[in-house]
Amino acid sequence: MKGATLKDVAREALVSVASVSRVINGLDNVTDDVRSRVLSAASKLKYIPHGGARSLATSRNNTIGVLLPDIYGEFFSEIIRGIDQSARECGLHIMVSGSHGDLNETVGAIRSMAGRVDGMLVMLPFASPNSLREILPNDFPIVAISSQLNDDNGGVISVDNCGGALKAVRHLYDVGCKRIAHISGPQSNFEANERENGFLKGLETCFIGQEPLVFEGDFTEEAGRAAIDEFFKNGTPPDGIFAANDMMAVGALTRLQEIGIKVPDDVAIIGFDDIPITRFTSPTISTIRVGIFEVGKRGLNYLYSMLEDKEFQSTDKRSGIVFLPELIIRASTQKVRKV
Amino acid sequence: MKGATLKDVAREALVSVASVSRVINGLDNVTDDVRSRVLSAASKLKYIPHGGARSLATSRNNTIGVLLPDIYGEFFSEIIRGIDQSARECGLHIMVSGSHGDLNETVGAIRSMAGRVDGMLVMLPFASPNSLREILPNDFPIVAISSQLNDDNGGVISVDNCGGALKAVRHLYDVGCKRIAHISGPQSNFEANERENGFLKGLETCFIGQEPLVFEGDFTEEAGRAAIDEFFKNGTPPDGIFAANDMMAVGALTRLQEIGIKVPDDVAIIGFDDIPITRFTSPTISTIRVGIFEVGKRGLNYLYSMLEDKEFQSTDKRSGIVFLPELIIRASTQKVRKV
DNA sequence: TAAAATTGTGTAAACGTTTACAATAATCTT
DNA sequence: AAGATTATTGTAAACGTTTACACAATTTTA
Repeated sequence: MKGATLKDVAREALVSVASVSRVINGLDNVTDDVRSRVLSAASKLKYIPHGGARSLATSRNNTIGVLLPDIYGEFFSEIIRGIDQSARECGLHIMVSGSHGDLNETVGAIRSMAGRVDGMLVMLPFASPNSLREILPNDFPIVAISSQLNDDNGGVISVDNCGGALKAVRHLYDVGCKRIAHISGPQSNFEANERENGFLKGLETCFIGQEPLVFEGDFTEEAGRAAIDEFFKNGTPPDGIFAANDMMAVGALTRLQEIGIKVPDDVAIIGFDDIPITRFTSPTISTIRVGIFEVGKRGLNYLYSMLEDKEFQSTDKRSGIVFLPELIIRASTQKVRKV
Repeated sequence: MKGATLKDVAREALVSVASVSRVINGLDNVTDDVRSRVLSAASKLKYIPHGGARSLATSRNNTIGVLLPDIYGEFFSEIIRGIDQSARECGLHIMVSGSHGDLNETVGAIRSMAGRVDGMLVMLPFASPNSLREILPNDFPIVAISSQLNDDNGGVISVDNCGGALKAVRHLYDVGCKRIAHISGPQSNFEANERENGFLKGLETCFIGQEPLVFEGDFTEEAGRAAIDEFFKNGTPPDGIFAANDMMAVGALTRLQEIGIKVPDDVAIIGFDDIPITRFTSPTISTIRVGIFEVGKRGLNYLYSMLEDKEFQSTDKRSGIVFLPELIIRASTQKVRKV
C-alpha cells in the first residue's frame, strides 16, 4: 500500500489534480463543494504531499540546515531551542548535523545537506566558513554564528567574546585581585582565542606590569583541574582565575578545594557561558552570560530575511549582529575586599 | 545565477545526463575519462544535486524526522547526539522538531514533516502515538521512544521506568529508611506514571503497611521545594525521598537544607535521570541512570532496520527494545545505618 | 439582454533527477 | 575473422507537484 498521490485524491474526489492542489495549499479560489470533497478524500486516503515533488516544482525546500560542531550539553540544546522556535514561526523545518571530527567529514555533510535546504546556519569554531564558498554556489544563503565569514553573500551573528572576557577581568580587579591567571580554550578555537585576547587586554589595562599567566585547556573539567596543579606548582600563585568556560571553572574550583585553598577568599574564580551547574556548586560560580537561546533565534531570523527578501542581500548583510555578554556575579568572586 | 543542474554539467563535460548521474552516484560503469571530465565540470560549476528531484525519482528521502516534546537541557542534547551519530553511520539526515504546545501543533508538525522523511522517531510523553496512525499511512515507519504504541507497524524503544523506580525504593530501604515519600511528575506524563507505579510497588514490597506519601510535582526545581514544605507541614515527615527526576531532587535538597534538615542523615534523597548537576551539589545526589545517548542511538538503528529490511516489519517488531536503568549511589543516600 | 467582467475548473508543461532499455563500441571466443 | 559477449554510453520515460493558460460557467454592467 503505497502512499496516495494528488492524482489518487483527484480521482476519489472527482476533480482535477489542479483543484486538489489548490485545496491542499489553501488557496481560496475553489467552491466550498469542491473543497469539502477534496478534504474528505484526502483524509480518507491519508494523503501526504510529497515534499520532494513540491520542492522540485516550487524550488523551495522550506528547510534550513544547521551545522554545529559538537552536540553536547546545555549550550547545544539552548541554541537549537532558539532556532527551532524561530523556525516554527517562519514555517521552516530544520535539519541538523553535529559532531564532525575532521574537515572532510564536515565537507561531506555540507554537500549532502546543501541540496535539501534553502540556506544554512553554521557554527564552525575550528574552520573558517569561507571554505564553504569553495563548495557552495556564491548565492547560497549562509549565516555564520560566532565565526569569521569574509563574504559578500553571508551574514554573521557574533558574540563579543573579547568584550565579555574584559568584563570578567575587570570584575576580578574590582573585587580586589592582585594577580590573575587565565585557563584558555584550545588554540584552534576561534572563540577561545577571542576570550584570551580579552583577558590579555584586561591584564594590560588593570593589572599593569603583570606577566600573562595562561594555561591552555580544552574546555573540559579535567583541564580546569590540571590548570590549578600547574599554577600552584611553582612561581607565585594567582588570587584570581578567569576560565574560558564554566566547565573548566568547575574543575578548577573542585581541585582548589581538594588541595585546601579557599574560594573565593584565597582565589576568586569566574567562568564563561553560565551553564546551570554554576548555580549549584558551592560556592556558586560567577560567570559571563551569553543569551544562547537568543543567538539561535536571531540567527534563524537573519537567515530567513535573506531567504525572503532578495534585496536584503545587498543592504544590511555586512553589518551582522553582535551580542554583548553580561556579567553574572555569584559567590566565587565575593571575596572580602583586601585593599 | 541559479544553481547548476545535471544538464548543465552534462553540457560542460560533453556527455549525457545519464553519465553525469552515474558519476555523481559513484557507479563504476564509466570510463575514467568520462569520470574525470564530469568531476571537473561539476566542481567548476559548483554543482549540488537537487535533493527534491532525487527523492522524487528514487522515492527515498534519506532523512528521518525526530519529534521531541521539549528541547531542554542535557536530556535533549544527549538523545539527539545519539540519534545524530547513528544517522551519520547510516547515511541519513535528521530533521528535528521540538516544543509543541498542544496536540494541534504537533499534528501540524507531523503532517508537514511526513512528506519529507522516510520514517519518524517520536517521543510524545503526553499523547498516545497511536493518534499518529489517524494521520499517517499504516505502513509509515515509526519508532516510539518511551511511550506506548499499540501498533503492528511501529517499533517501541522503552525505558523500564517502573523497574528503575523500584531500584530507587529498594535502595532507600537498604540504607535504612523507615518511611519514604515520592515527588511525582505530572499525572499526564506517561513516564511519570510508570515511576510512580514503581514507587508504589516498592512500597508494598519493602515498606509493608506504610500509606503512600506522594506529592505531585511537575519536574521543576520549584516543585521539589514545594514538596518538602508539604511533607514537613503536618503528619510524620519521611526519612527518605524518591523524586521522579533530578531537578526535583535538587529542589528538595536545597529546601531541606534551608529549613535545617540534614541530608542524608535526617532524610535520604534519590532522583532519576542522572543529569550532571547531581554530581556537583553537596551532598552529591544518588540517582537512577538511563543511557539516553544509547536510547537515541538504538532508536535510530531500529528505525533504520525497518527502512532497509522490509521483512523486518513482520518479525522482530513487536518485541521492541527495553532499557533497564541503573542505580547510581552518591552521598545523598549514604546515611549512617540506623538499624 | 448582449457584452463584459469575474469566477471556478481542467489541461498540460515545467521542475531535476534516476534508470530501464536501446544502441554502440570494445573485447573475447572459436 | 566473424560471431558472441561484455562494457560503456545515450535516449526517454517516469516520479508527484505547481501553475500559466485556456475554457466554461456564472455574475455584472450598460
